[in-house]
Amino acid sequence: MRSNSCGDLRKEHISTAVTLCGWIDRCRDHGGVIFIDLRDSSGTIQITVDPDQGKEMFSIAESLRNESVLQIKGVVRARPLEAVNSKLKTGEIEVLASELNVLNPVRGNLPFTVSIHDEESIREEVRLKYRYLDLRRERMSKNLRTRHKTIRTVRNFLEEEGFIEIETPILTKSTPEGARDYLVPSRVCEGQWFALPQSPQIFKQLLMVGGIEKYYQIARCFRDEDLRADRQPEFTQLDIEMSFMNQEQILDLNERLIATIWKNIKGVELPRPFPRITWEQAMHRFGTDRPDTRYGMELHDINDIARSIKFKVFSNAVLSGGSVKCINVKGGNQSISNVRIKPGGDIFSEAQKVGAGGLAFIRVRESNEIDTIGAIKENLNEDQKNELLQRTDAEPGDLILFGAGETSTVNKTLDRIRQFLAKELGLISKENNDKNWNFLWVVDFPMFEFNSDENRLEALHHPFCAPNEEDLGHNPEIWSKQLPKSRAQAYDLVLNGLELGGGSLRIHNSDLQKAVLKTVGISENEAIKQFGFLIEALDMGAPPHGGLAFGLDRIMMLLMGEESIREAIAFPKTQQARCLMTQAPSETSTLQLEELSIKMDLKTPE
RNA sequence: GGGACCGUAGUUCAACUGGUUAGAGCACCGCCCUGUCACGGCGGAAGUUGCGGGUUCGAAUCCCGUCGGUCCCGCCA
Repeated sequence: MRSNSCGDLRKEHISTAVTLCGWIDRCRDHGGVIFIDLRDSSGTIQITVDPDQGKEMFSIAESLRNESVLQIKGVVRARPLEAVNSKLKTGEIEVLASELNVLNPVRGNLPFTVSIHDEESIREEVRLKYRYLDLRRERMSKNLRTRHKTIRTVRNFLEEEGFIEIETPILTKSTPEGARDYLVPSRVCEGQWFALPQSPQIFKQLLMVGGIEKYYQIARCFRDEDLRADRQPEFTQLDIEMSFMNQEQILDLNERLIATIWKNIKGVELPRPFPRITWEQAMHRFGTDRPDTRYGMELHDINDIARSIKFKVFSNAVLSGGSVKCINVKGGNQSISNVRIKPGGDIFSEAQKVGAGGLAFIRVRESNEIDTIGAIKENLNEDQKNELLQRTDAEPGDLILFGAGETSTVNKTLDRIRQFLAKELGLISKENNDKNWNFLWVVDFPMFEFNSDENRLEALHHPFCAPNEEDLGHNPEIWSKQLPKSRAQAYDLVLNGLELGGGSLRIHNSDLQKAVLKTVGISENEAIKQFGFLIEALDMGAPPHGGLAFGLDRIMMLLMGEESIREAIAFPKTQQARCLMTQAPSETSTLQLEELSIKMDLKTPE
């Protein structure tokens, strides 16, 4: 059908006869001569149609429309010197057409133009409905190619390291804890349901028991939770698991993998080893377990000062078991007005979104005079003031913002304000260099966190993470006592404040596994019922093992410089988990439901 | 479940404080044009202002509901 690809033609092809196929990117009809920009996946080339080469062909050319599919035969020739287009890779040449074949004409209106020159931002709703057209645009086509190249890099790297790729079931069993499952009814086993995997966690552990030693998978995962710009109901994990390796070795391997990806895709040499921070330090210094360490503005705990201060918002926060923390916005006196911090202001609104009642502030003036509301100024003695300024490293011109209240709210608030202001004040450089790709391992997560709604402990990662051996001790008798305050051998990889992935060493001792499940409220009976198969497997020679899973779509989004995960996925879903192209999900026939023994009981609107 | 923003021609936008026949670019159709490359020129067609209701002499504009999209909170080990 074709002899060459459009974008591959160069000067050395001059005088060769070629047959090309592609889409019409644009036409320029000059009456006596017509130029067609023909585009295929390799690029674009100019086709020149001259009436001297055939009247019939010329009249076809006169009726062409953008995006029609065209086959052309012709000869490559040099463009006249003055007509060379340096913007095109093929700009020194053109193809003089001798035959045009419309393989498929466009009929009706196109919802939007594909040509890269139309940089208009089309409404995403329209892009998603006609995704196949959107994919023809340079941006998406480039993104999909980047994705492919990244995955190929991953496969090559892991292949070299001796890993093998294994698929695990999509129709599987619901896992405990975690997100809401997508369910699939079984026709054969009436009344029973499969769950789509939230991750291949248990299967990959069983592969280790199966003696695979080094496994990976580009695995589709499903979670029926509400969506965000970086969250889709089905998403892809790069899932890795290995046996007989300690945490140090696992982190090293993954660092090399990430460094290889960034080298291949972004051409950046990442400095290794990646810095590490403990979970405790991350929470203390940044108020989050995924800190963005590209800029300062770290959190300072001032509970000791706040406790004795006569400003009730502060002292009450401490006395009721909460915290008072602050960040120092360098030069904030000038860049941030009071209006923005007070109700109605943008900074206030940011704080409000995560539950803060407001933000107290102190402006540091000349000779360390402070400018703030009376309630603080009058109740802060000289020593307290000096201690505060010293601790926050404050100088004249700085603005100190405070959060007071429940510790988790304070942390969330200041973390969010910190990120918001960093963006606002231009503290983040977008340049593609090793300093701006700020990787960070967060290690030593706690095993559990308390869920106050359900009044019980929950696994912070998942209930298969191995506890820190020192914290646990070697006496199984006291495991259940030690576990709640143990750290886990778990780690997250964070990039610029986004969690890219995480993992852990796993439990390979069945007693310990049962003890951990019991800690999160799953009795031994229940444990046997739900994962007897795993617990049994642990007693049949399960090797020490561990691994990690990366959110591949999120990594892609960052590599592509996109703001939404949807740009990294060929056919993404909307925030209501709907596919605008296929109109899924949709109603089904009663026959299908009958076969599945399902009756619907729809909530009627009140 | 909650908060915020958005929906006008195929598409991107405009239409003042509620006031004549809802305008413009691109795309589309017709005519002209032999070196353009986001070609150019002249003309034309194109609208249930997402949908339903209300207020009003009068609604794209104000109010209520609803559908859809985006961002966020909750949620997402």
